[in-house]
Amino acid sequence: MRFSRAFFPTLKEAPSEAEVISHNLMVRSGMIRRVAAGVYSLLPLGLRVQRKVEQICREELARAGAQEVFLPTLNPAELWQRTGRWDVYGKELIRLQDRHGRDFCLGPTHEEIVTDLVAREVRSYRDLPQNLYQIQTKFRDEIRPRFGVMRGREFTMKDGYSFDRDEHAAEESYAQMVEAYKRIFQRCGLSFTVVVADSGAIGGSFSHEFMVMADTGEEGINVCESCGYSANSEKTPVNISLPETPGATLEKVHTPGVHTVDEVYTFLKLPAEQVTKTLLFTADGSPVASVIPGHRELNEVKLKNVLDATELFLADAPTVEKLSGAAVGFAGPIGLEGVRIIADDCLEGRGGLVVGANETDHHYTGAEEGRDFEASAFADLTVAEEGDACPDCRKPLTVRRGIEVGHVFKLGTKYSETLEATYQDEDGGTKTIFMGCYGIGIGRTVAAAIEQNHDKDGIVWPMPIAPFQVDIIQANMTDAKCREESDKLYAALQSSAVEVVLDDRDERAGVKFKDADLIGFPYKVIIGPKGLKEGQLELKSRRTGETEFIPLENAAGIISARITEEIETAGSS
RNA sequence: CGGGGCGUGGCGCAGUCUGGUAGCGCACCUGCUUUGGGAGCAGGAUGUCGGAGGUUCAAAUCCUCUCGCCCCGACCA
Repeated sequence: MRFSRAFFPTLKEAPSEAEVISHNLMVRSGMIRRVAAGVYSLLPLGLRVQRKVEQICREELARAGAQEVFLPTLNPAELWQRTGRWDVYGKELIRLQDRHGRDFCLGPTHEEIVTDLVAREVRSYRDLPQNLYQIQTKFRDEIRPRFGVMRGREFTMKDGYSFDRDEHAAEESYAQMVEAYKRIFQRCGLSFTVVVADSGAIGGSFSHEFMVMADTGEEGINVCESCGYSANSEKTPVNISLPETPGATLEKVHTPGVHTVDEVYTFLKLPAEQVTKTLLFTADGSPVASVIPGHRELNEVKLKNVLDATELFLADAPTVEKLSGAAVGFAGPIGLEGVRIIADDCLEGRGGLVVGANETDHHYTGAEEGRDFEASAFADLTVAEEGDACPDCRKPLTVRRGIEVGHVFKLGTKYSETLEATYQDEDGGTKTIFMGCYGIGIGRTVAAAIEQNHDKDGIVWPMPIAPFQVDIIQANMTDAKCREESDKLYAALQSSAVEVVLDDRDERAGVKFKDADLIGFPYKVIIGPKGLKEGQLELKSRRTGETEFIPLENAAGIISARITEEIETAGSS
């Protein structure tokens, strides 16, 4: 590509929309442009990088035996109604109607479509296993799109699905996909961690997330430095040990205008651990109260799992007032009628607690579980925090931030049952197919790669996903020899299949250097009068900043050998 | 959906409070000079001031409505 003819609209100034570095650099380097909130156009440079990530996925998935398909974006409502997700998915699902008024949605994921497809075609155990994937545009009407392509409403995803005879075989497929994913992210030049995750709305019995460590990540990860345990903070089991409190008597105290836990313990001059908070929810239509220690955060995912609820909403103010008979801020478990109470494990039989009194401006002190109120169930309900004990080795956990770039789920028979994906086994009996599903956010992987590979001047692409491998900089546009040698090298590199840009713009060298660094070409070749006098050109590495002088003869051979070697190293390390 | 903020040339912004000639930097075009880390000089082009309605002799500026975008939150009782 000749830079003078290329559509590489770089920007000197940071666009006001960009909040995180990857977003900023993707816009500045001319990879993307915003069309609407969470909706982006990919420009040539952005598309080239995305295609490389896609290609790496294709190669590794092929190696793992998966086959590529292409499923429709436009999904009929009927399939989604059969699995119940037409209702469960909520506002995130973009719905529309055709001219006849039939309901459709734009696929946010494709379990329904692919399971239905397999259900129709697979008859016998001889047809299994199957592993199908696609790379396709997904639509999720995110509550708050942000950070450029990191959380968009329309985005490219690699989603794959495995179909096996039984649980054991499904676990083998799962393990194979985990290995494929590791290779994919490694080849993309990412430093990542695999963590235990919650399976969320997609459902299933267990799952792992592939997290790229970055401070701008939206996910909290618990890591144990000593035994290597790592999990999404939503998933990490927590065992809170509360200090012993001697038996106290129940006493109602006047706490005017004291709503929050912080206000309560400050007002009462008691340790935060003694204060509890009671949060009221609506779970699948019935009221539920969760009671946890005040200094902790409720983990809504855990609560939802304990309740086995499909829909869990925090009660709004009018509901809280109706249930507790008090203003918001004074709900408590004592005398709460008609509400299921779920308390954190650590509160079982515990005394000396401060709880809301279900009366505006009042709390109880000295409350005791089992004596003054009774929880209908106990569970681990809180979010793991820095310093909590590792569930495996009991050493303190560290909290880190990560970007979720991949997620694998063991689905079991959740979709195959409702969509009747069955097969006839050797013994002649009808059995349900065991499924797994596997996703990679392609655009998010690109953004994550930038988060991990940049400096003050711009992007520093890992060789395997760089949009181009080499940028030839003609350092002096008036020098005929310089132009001639640049053209020669450009042609030579092209015939060696090197992805090369020739910066032949009528600009000063400084402008070309700045753009090259911003876009992040792994190598710059500088051809100027200085080196040419010696019969040399300069090869400068973006990553190390080191410059080598190489002879003009066979420069293309040297450069292309270098690039090949770097790509192979990334694939095998 | 709640709170906050912003919509002015391609990009980044000033001007709005206190109504009266639309302005700056970068980018862009022309010419000359310059040519190894975002050049200099000279000249030039580019605006329905997000949209609609209203107030006024007069609206980017005041009022009403509306659309879009960004940030925080959307659970911490």
